[in-house]
Amino acid sequence: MLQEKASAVTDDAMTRVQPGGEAELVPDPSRLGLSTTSGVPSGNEPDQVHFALFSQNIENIKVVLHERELWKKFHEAGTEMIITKAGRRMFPSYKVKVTGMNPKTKYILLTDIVPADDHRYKFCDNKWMVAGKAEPAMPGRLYVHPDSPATGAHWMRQLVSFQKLKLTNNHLDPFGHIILNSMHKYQPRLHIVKADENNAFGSKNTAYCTHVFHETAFISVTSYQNHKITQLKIENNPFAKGFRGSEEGDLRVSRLQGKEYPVISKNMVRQRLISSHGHLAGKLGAGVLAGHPQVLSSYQYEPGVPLSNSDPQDPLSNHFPQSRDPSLLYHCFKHRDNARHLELGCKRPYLETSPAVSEEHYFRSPPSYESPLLSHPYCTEAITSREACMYSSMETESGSGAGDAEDLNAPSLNCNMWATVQPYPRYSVQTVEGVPYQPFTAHFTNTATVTSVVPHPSSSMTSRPQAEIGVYSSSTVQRGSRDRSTHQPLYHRKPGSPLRPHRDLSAYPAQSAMSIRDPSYQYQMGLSSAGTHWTDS
DNA sequence: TCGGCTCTCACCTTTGAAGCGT
DNA sequence: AACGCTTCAAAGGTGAGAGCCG
Repeated sequence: MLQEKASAVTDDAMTRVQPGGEAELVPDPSRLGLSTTSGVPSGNEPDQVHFALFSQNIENIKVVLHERELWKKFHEAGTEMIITKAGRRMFPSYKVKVTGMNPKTKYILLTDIVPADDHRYKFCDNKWMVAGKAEPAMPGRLYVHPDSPATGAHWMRQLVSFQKLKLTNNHLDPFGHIILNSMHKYQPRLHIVKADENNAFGSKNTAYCTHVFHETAFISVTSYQNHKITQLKIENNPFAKGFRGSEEGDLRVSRLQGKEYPVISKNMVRQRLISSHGHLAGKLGAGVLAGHPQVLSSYQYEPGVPLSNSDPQDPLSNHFPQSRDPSLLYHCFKHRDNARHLELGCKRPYLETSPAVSEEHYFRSPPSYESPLLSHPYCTEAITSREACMYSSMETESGSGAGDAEDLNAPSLNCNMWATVQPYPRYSVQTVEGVPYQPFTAHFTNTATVTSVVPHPSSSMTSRPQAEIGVYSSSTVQRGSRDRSTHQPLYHRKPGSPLRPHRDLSAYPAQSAMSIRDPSYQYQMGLSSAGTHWTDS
C-alpha cells in the first residue's frame, strides 16, 4: 500500500532523453495514482494534477548534463567514486545546464544520491559483480545548491555546479557530506523546486521536478578497483595531474593504438597483482567484460516491465549491471499539501559542528523519519558556518518516526513529503520507459524562510567551462580579480577550528541568514521504507 | 593461522583561493 | 580598482599497512 502511495505521489511526469540529452516531458497518469500496473499512460483519465502541473511551467524546464561525454566515458568503464571519512568530491563533478525556467521565478536546486539497487558489489575479474545484499542505507542527505533559492534567470545564466558536494563513508559524519556505503551502487539525482514568493516552498502550489542522468550512476569505493577508472580520473581531473607522468605515456600509447584498454603501467601491474591478479588476467585476456547474468538479473525491476530503452549493446552493461535507459529520467509533480510539518520540529540540524555536542547529540534524537526539510524548512538561520549544512532526521525501520501520520494526512500528491532514500527497485513507480523510479520527497515548508535563505549568487556557478556547452557569460574571470565574495573565509572552517555539527535552528532568527556563505548545504533526510511519508490516504 | 578484501592514513603534487603590496 | 606575487588549504591518487572475516 505504501508503495502505491509512493508511486502516486512521486512521478507524474517523466522525460525521454532526446538526442541532445535534454529531457522531454512525458506526463504519466500512471504515476499519479491513476494506474499502478503500467507505466504507460493511457491518456484517458481525467487528471487535474496534470493541469496543475503544467500550470507551474515546470514541464518546460530542460536540464542538460555538463560534460556528458566524460560521464559516459566513466560510465562505460563503470564509474567509481572514492568515499573517505573526511569526504571526497565527485569526479566528474555534477554540473548541469538548465533552460526553460521562468526567468523571474525562484527555484531551488538540490541533489541527493540514492541507492541504485539492493546489492553490494565486488570487483572481480575486472568487472563488478553482485556480492550480496546491500547494507542498510545511510541517512539520506540532500545537497542544496548554495545559490538556492535563485531566479530562473540566475540558474540559466551559466552552469549549475554541484562540485562541492562530498561523499563520505563516515556514518557519523558531522560535516553534512552525503553518506554512502562502500561497494554499493548509487544514483545522483537533481531536483528543481519552484520556490518563488507567490508559490513558495511548502505551499499548496509548490512544484518540483526530478532529473536523473543515468550515466552519473556510480559505485562507491574506498579505493579504486578498476584501473581504467583510475586512469580516466588521472587523465581528466586537474588535481590528479601529478600522477600523469609516465602513466600518461602509457595511456597515450594505448589511445593512439586504439586499444580499448590502456597499456598497464608498472605501478598498475603491481597494484593489481596485489589486490587481485585476476583483474589483470582478465584485462590482458579477452579484454571484453561480459555482463554477468547474475548481475543483470538483479536489474529486472518489475516483472513484466520491459526495459524498453535499454541498449543491449551498451558497453556499460558490461561493467555496471544496469540496464536502465541510458538517459535522463525526469519527473515533475505538483505539491498539494500545506504542511503542518513545521510542528513536527527539525530533528537535529547539522550546523556548526562542535565536537562536544556533535554526533552524539545529533544521533540521539528520537528516531524520526521525517524529512529534514519537512521539519525544518530551509532554515536560513541554520545554514551558516559550515561547508555544508543539512538537516537530519533519524532513520527508522518502520517509518513510524515520520511519525505523525496525522500530520501526513495529505492528498496523494504531497510535495512536502520528499521521499526517503530507497533503491529504485523497491518502488513500483513506473517511468514511461517502464523503469521504476524512486520518488524524492522532502518537506519544504516555510515560505519566509525559503525566500530569505542563502542569497549567494555567484558562488558555485561555474563560469569557465561554459563554452563546452555553448553558454557564455558576459563577464570574464581574471587572475587577481577573482570574485572573493564567494566561499567567504568567514564561514570556512579552518583547521583546528571547532566543529559544530549542529545547533538549534530555532535559536536563530531569520536574519542570521545573512551569514550564510557556505558553498553548499547538505540536508539529511530520513531513509525509510517507501511508505514512511505516504501514510496519508 | 592464513589469505583475501576493505579501509585508513601519510605522502607528494597540483590547483586555486586568499592575502598583501604595488 | 586592477594587477601580480606569495602563501597555504584542499584537491587528487599512491602505497603501505591495519583490521576484519571466512
